[in-house]
Amino acid sequence: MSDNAESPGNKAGKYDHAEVEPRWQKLWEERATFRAERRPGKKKRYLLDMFPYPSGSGLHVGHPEGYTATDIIARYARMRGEDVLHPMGWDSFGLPAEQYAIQTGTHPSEKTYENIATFRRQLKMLGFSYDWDRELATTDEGYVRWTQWIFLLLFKQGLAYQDEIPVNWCPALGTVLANEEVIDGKSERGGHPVVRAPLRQWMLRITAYADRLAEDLAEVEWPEGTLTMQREWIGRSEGAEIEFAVSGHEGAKFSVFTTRADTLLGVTFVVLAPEHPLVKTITTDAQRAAVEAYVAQAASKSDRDRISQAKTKTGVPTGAFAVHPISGEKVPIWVGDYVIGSYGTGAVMGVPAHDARDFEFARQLGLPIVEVVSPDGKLHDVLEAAYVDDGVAVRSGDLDGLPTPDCSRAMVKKLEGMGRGRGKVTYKLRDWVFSRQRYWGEPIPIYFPVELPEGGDPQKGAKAVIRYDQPIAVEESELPLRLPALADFRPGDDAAGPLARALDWRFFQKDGKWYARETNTMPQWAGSCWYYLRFLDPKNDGAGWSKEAYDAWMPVDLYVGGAEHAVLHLLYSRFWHKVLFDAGHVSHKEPFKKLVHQGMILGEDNEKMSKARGNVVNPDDIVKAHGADCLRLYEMFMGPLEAVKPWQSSQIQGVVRFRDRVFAVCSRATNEPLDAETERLLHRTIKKVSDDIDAMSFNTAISAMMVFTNHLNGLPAVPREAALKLALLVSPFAPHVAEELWHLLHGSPAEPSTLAYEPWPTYDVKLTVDDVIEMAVQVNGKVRGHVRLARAATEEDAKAAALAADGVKAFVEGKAIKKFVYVPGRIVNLVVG
RNA sequence: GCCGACGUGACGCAACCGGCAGACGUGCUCGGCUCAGACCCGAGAGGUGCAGGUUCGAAUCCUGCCGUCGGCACCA
Repeated sequence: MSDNAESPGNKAGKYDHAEVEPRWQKLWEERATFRAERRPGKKKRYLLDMFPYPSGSGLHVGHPEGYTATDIIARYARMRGEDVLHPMGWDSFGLPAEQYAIQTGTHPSEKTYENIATFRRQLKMLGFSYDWDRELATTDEGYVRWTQWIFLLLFKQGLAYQDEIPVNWCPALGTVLANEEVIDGKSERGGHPVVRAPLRQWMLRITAYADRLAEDLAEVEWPEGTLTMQREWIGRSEGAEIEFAVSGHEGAKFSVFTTRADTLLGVTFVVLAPEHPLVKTITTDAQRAAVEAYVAQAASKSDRDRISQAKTKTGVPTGAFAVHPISGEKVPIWVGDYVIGSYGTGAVMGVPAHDARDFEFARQLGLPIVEVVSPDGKLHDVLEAAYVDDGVAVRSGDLDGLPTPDCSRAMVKKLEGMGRGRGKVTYKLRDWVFSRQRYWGEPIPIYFPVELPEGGDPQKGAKAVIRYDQPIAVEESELPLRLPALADFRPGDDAAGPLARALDWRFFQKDGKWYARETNTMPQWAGSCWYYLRFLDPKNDGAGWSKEAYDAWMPVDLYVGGAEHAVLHLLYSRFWHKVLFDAGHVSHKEPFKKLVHQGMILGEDNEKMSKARGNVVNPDDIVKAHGADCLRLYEMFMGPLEAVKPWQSSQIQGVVRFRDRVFAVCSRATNEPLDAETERLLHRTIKKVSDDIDAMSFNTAISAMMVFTNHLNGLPAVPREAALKLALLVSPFAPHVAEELWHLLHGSPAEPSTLAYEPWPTYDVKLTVDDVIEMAVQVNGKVRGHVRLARAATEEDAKAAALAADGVKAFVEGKAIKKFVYVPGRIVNLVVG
């Protein structure tokens, strides 16, 4: 607009982020500005970030994305007078520190606390408003104590038990992995091969909570995709268990699980999983060799092979026959590896006409196909493919004509009456393998009686028989059970773990009897299952958290973290919470009310950031070059929080200019009053920024602030009121420059005051809407002119104005107006012809 | 294969409930400032994956296809 003499160039001074940012951070820290406190009558907000694993490589730019989002909301909420709990901590048990310890011989805690120091420094450098007094690490003794306490609760409730089960044993890592940690037969961490081996393990009975874990998802505000993933992972399936007797084997019978009991009369064969216990006993001599070979081959196949060959169905007949529970006919019993031993009963009834897999199996092995569900009620003798949809029953005796759902119910009832079946619900979810054969984890606070057949001292290597069948809980008063000092952290190759080598820790005497401690440790998930509860009351020595602290802050109002935790962490955590709920330790069914996943930040090459690709951006470099405010602004300006988006260094320039412009514009504020236009834009901006923060649409909020800043920049004199409000609006996003401006605009008092608790600017709705609007006039849907109209203009006024508009006449003249569309405030459309 | 999300300028992305497509930012071009360059200031160019449909009007709704990303993967 105008170039006045005092425009940039000779302004007060350039903004120096390297000097300003640490100065304010120091002040916040010294004054404990962000200490979380509850005041009676105030609204509370618990804003939680998924806490990081403090890796050796330090923070990467993905971390501050979610952290900035919650920090903006935290700062905004404080300014709106709410009490905010916004804590940070460390998920610090884990393999990398242990592997580092194995290599160097140093204790894993050394490296762990070193890494934590780096992470803490980096997060503080970004100006997040955490209550650092609540900082915790899952490896702290004061934390481990309560993790163990929760384990004992699980144990006492019968939810923690030992079992000898085939587990995912990873020889390279020297530990077992949860199903969730195995991807395509390889370990999630490191990609090492995983084999199935039977081992004694601690299990958590998460399946006891399967229904509630699925049902209570209705109570939370989570992304739809995450809800779906959890439901599918739980995999609730309603159906029936149906008994088949084995012909010629007195008393031998087995059950199948099906969701389609209505198709029972369509059974032309049954298939047992290769590991089904009955396979051995019923196979005829003639088939024995073939079956044994098949079973052996199936056992050696990796999961990956089984999946990749999923389309080709294989199997061999056992030579035995099952008796159909309804018709009494004999149907052949096959062994096939498309049946999963661990799901349902490990056996299925083959209904090739109405199941795609059975159809495939029957076709490849030449078994008959009998239609029992018809789409139209007519009979079809040749099927091109399995008909899996609902229809009406045919060839099913007295059930003929019933629609599929009714037929299923009738069939189950019938079987129940005959004592040959019952309604049954199964889940894909399995109990959680909770033990790890590692050093750097929480010791499981359990011990066992020891028998010494040859006498002697087990601490000195005397032969000891450990009675694993008689687990004893460590007294709560003895918690935490600490890890022993160890010189060698290598995993044991016998699956007992490195703790088994600490003989003087493992074996101890009590009342003259010898006992042995459990040498397995907990998985990394344990600590992250309940950290949100410890943040409530992190220094409490008498309990994990107090009821007062719980009532003050729970539930978590917003939980932000990566989508990679959509199933594992969130399911485990919810499970523990429900156990605590049943025991009366928490009073909400669900811990996390609202959940948001930040999208991954890709490298400049549009690939996932990784050291191998060399496309990793280091936050330290960005902060050094442009300051924390700019890193925060840039990450929020990149696009929607949930979107996956590439890092583009060149784009940072935009927010650097914005920050400098905000500083420059506000620095030259005068006592000029607000002009009408600026005032309207200010109110509109306040509304937009407030609404966008509520909606977590941070990119558009920044955009609105840029528009306002650009407007002020064009004014010959910047009204002080506009500058003050702008500083407040900017402060959740770029707190350092905002504090500095607030300070300058108040005359740089010797004793600086923070704007962190200044009231958030309010707006007048009347000033955010224009009374007169420029509206487009369309003719046959194409824009031909514009008119200025009152917002509340009548249809007549609009029509008259539209017809008079420049550019419109030429398209309307001489033609009949067939239709007139007027949407007040939006559009005028003349349909002519 | 199944489920979900997405596809807008050279690039990142805006667009409420269908109503002037491209806000905001990067880059580019031109101009100003400057001895010059950088910074800064001002101006400008530039398009809805494809094919249909619904509608006065479609980036938005519907159908099909193509592509990208994420998840699941014989769960009976």
